[in-house]
Amino acid sequence: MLVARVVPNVTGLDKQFDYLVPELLRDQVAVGSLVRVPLHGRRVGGWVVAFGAPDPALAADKLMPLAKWSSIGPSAELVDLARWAAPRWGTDRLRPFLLAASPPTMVSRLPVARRTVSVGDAGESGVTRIGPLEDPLPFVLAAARKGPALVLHPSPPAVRALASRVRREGLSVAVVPDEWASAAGGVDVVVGTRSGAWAPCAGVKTIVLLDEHDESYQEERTPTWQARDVVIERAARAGAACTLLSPCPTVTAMRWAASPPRHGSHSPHSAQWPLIEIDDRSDVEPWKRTLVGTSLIRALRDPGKRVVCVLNTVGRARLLACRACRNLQRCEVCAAAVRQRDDGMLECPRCDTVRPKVCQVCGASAMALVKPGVSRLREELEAAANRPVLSVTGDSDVELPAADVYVGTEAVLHRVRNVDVVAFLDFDAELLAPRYRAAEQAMALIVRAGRLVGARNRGGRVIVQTHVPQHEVLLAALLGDTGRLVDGELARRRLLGLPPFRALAAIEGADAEAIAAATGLEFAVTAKAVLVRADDWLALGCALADAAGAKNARTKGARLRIEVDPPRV
DNA sequence: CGGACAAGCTGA
DNA sequence: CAGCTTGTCCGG
Repeated sequence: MLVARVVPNVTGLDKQFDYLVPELLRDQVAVGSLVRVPLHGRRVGGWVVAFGAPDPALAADKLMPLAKWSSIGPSAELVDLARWAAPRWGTDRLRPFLLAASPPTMVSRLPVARRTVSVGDAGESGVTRIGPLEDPLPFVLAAARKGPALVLHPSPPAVRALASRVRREGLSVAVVPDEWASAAGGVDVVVGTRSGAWAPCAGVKTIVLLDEHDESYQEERTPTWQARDVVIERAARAGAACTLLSPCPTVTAMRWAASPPRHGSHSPHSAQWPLIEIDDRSDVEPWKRTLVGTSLIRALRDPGKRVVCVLNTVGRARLLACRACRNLQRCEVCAAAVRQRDDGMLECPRCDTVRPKVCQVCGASAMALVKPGVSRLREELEAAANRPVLSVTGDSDVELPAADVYVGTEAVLHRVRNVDVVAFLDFDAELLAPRYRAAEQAMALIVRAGRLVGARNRGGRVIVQTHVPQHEVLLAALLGDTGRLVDGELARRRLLGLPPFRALAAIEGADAEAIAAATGLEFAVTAKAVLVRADDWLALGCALADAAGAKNARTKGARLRIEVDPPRV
């Protein structure tokens, strides 16, 4: 009597159930198979995750047979990887991982392998630092020549482009998830985005992660798994090599790599590094501070140049002072600095209290702008540029009207193309942000901007306005050597007990503090979340899964979000 | 999740 | 007390 343990594909149901495997289905049903099972009077889909004897505590006549075999599913190795990932990211649910590892449509049989390369020795695992403008194709091809390769890139269009370039080189390619079946059948190269970390890749010899630093490798929904960490574990289990490529590898990647990073073909001053111009604003009279510096004005007045200005502040003004008594305008309720809305009223960003534009100290109504937001800045830029300036918001999905000068939050960097100059108006907001990953995130922003403007010999340029021109991130960017950042960052993280040395999670929601306390781990309450810390990810994840899964741990309707390895704290 | 069943509310 | 809503429990 063969019994299959099944994880139902039902959200909110994190239990596994046993079913009899009917004689007729024995040959088809394997670990990973997608099946349909009767459950509580209905039929639901699910995954077979193990075979074995039935739970002895269970009456034998309760067992029902599997209703149907539906599709080939994730391999037993990937089911096992899901078992590793669940506690790693603080859950006991396998469903999110099995979903990522499953074909988008049912697959009843695999196509025959289309391999053109004979399998060689797996290369060495490690980090490769390449130039921001360097083509990663040679690295992909080199990996693929040693046997089947799984290659990930954060952006879907880049994945499609990479697939057709690799195909043009005569290699067989499967783009996942669409070509899941081909990938499982066997090809030279499987290409995908984040979820590709869970894609099949028959006989995988190398896993290549392009742009390792990119934050979209982390799932935003819980469990907040990270493709980098998944492929590192996956490669190790499969005996495959794992190569992380990036112009600015994360501290986590550098710590993982046993040996120092390999380098791409770039040299700091080659065409593969964009031109970075630091505009030191530290001697600008603070009271007259404008966000439009002289380098930027020059670029704006050059009529042929397409310019993108980046400022991470929304609204009209985010810091105002009374012209008469020079007091900073604060919220009368919570004392946070107020900002000005487009209709002129003053609004508190913390508690949403609104009041008219009148100084709460002296009653005057004339205000000086200490720090403008994007919409006020747009007017100032337009005056300086003497041509139309388009304000770009992050959430608009519509096609951008044509313009030569854009201003917006960093989301603007994802929405425009063919740019000559990117200017960060207040880069200190990134450099000095109270987030432990601020330095590497700031570096990644410069890299993204650099890719938009292209090589220095084509006139591309990144202007960085700052009051801390000696900041190590800026020096690294100037010299084209992001490796300078690593040692200091590692030391700092070790000292402060932050990842990758210790494990960190953020819990949000009404029950956050109660759950943090229930873990028995050390925790700290901040304005937005409760931070929980442990010595390693497994200890953290298990404690979180237990605490959140416990009976009456959460109040009925309250939402709860557990973010393991939060990117922005 | 979604069905089953129980407890609570309403109106005649 | 039928007829309905709302809440809690449980699934193999």
